[in-house]
Amino acid sequence: MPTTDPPRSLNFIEQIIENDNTSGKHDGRVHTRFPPEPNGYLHIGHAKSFCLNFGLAEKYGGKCNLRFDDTNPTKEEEEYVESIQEDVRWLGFDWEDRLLFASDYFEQMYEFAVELVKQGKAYVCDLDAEQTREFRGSLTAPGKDSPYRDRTVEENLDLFTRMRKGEFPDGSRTLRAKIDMASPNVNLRDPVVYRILHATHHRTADAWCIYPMYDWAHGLEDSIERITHSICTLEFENHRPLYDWFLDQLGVYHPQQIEFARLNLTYTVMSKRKLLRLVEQGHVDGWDDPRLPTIGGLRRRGYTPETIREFCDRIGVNKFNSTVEIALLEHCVRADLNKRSPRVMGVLRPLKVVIDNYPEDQIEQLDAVNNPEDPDAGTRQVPFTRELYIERDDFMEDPPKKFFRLTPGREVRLRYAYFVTCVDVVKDEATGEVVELHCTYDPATRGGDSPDGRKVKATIHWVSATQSIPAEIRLYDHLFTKEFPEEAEEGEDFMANLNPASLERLTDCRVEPSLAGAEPGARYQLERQGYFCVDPDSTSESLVLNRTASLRDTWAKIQKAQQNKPKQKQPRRKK
RNA sequence: UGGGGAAUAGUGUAACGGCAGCACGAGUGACUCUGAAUCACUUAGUCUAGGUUCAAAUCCUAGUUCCCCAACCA
Repeated sequence: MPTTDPPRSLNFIEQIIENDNTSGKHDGRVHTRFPPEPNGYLHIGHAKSFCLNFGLAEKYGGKCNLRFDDTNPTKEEEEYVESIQEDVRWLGFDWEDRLLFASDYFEQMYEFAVELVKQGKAYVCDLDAEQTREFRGSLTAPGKDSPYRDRTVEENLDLFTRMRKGEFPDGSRTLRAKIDMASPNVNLRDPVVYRILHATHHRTADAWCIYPMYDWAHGLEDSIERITHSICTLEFENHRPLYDWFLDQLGVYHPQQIEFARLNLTYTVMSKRKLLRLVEQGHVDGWDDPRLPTIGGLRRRGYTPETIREFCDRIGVNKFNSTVEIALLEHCVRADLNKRSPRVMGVLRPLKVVIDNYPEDQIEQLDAVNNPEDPDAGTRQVPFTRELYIERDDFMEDPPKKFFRLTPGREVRLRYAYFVTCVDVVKDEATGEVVELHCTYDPATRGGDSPDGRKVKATIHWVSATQSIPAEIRLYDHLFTKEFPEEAEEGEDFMANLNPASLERLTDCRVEPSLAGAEPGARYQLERQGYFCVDPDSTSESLVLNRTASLRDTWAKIQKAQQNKPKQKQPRRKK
């Protein structure tokens, strides 16, 4: 039987491409590009864009360029060029020999500008920035022609040449396209094409003192690279007429600009400006803080490239703004990590347990399954001893209904080990806090099964008190307390919605000895807790784990529901 | 008072004149040596009002709401 997967429906960009391919518009070629400006770190919103661009090229047997749109030397730095490449590569994309820079086309762009001047379609304007703005008019009122609009071609050529030579100070003149100062689209009101900027560029150094504007540069970059589909975000929709106008005047190869909606995620922020503020004001610990939606942050958090690609695939592509629930990202990472993570046991908040009837100095090695989702992952041994730690949350002295774990007098299973029964609770006399538990074990249940068929309601994890190793574990929660962090009270902004509990450091954790020497980046599932990865802060003597995602927690939901309607339960307090 | 876009369950997306479907979320149950995973079931939608048509999410008209645009940023 031919199992034909139902073909995934095409998004609107794929539809355009397939139409172009059948009509032969670009001779069936598909050539896209990811054109970041090297002025910041990449985040998952960028991942949506480059997964789209590289993915389309992959799907249609085409190519995708990595092109740095480095036309503004005052904002751009080599550091970002490096980190952007690292991130795109980490996601698994290959630009082969097409690592490109807009700055490599500066000479060609200049010559095209000279051509535009010669055609009488561009002029040197002496208005300063403020005057230019005034002359542009408003959204509802037309602009006024610049007094320099009608200079002769010869004069424009001379002035433009001298602009390049560096004869004029910054801001004193611009080259402007001569289009229409009354256009209802303000982008067409004689847009600036070149500005004077005596700044050192990270690649061309001081070779230039005039730099092209985005609208002029971008279409030319696409044209020079013979891009077929130039995919950008929605806010450039208004710029498309200008993109088209420049290429039409020049009569050069003309790619098609297509706009799609950028990604928004709940409980986080995505703009470079806001992320920068979080980093600079120290609310997070650098650009790769695991709470950030940056690629570096997600990597450090323990996300895999496959997770991010799967997520970008699932969210779709459209032309209207939407906000994806972060729960979908979390679902993707759990699904991925569930399949691939080795399981280990670790106790986040240790509670000491003494097995009274277990021999004092005995150490048993018990077999544990490495990954029930992957039979090839095999088994390992975990040491069992008389003194153990279990999770504090796995014991309650006075449990509510539906609490299945350890309580006084109740028998539970220690995973892969024995059935144990709690026989005594030791408390701190001053505070009343439970500090130690005494249990007995049933030697017949070694390995976790009872020969008499006795059942227990719960299986809890544990580590040996003497054979486990210490670890620091960092628990992360949403960076903001609100789904839409921008929704702030009058006079406040998104910073007011920062989650004060977005990071919790647990320094007294204990993990099973198989984790000794784990390398940064290694990923594990701590059973019944979540997915974790080894942080680069780890050293050979101190292990640091980041929680990538918790496991789904039905018990937590039950607890929450019980707390939310405590009506009938109140009177049980008494003694 | 201008111009450009866009509206489908709580969220994200399909359906391209012919049974409104999928995923996430939420809920219920089964199973379970992870209260995980897995499995089953449930929940809930075409912005509004007209019109065309045997038939409209889809076409037409009018309206409503939301987003973007007045850097020598990208």
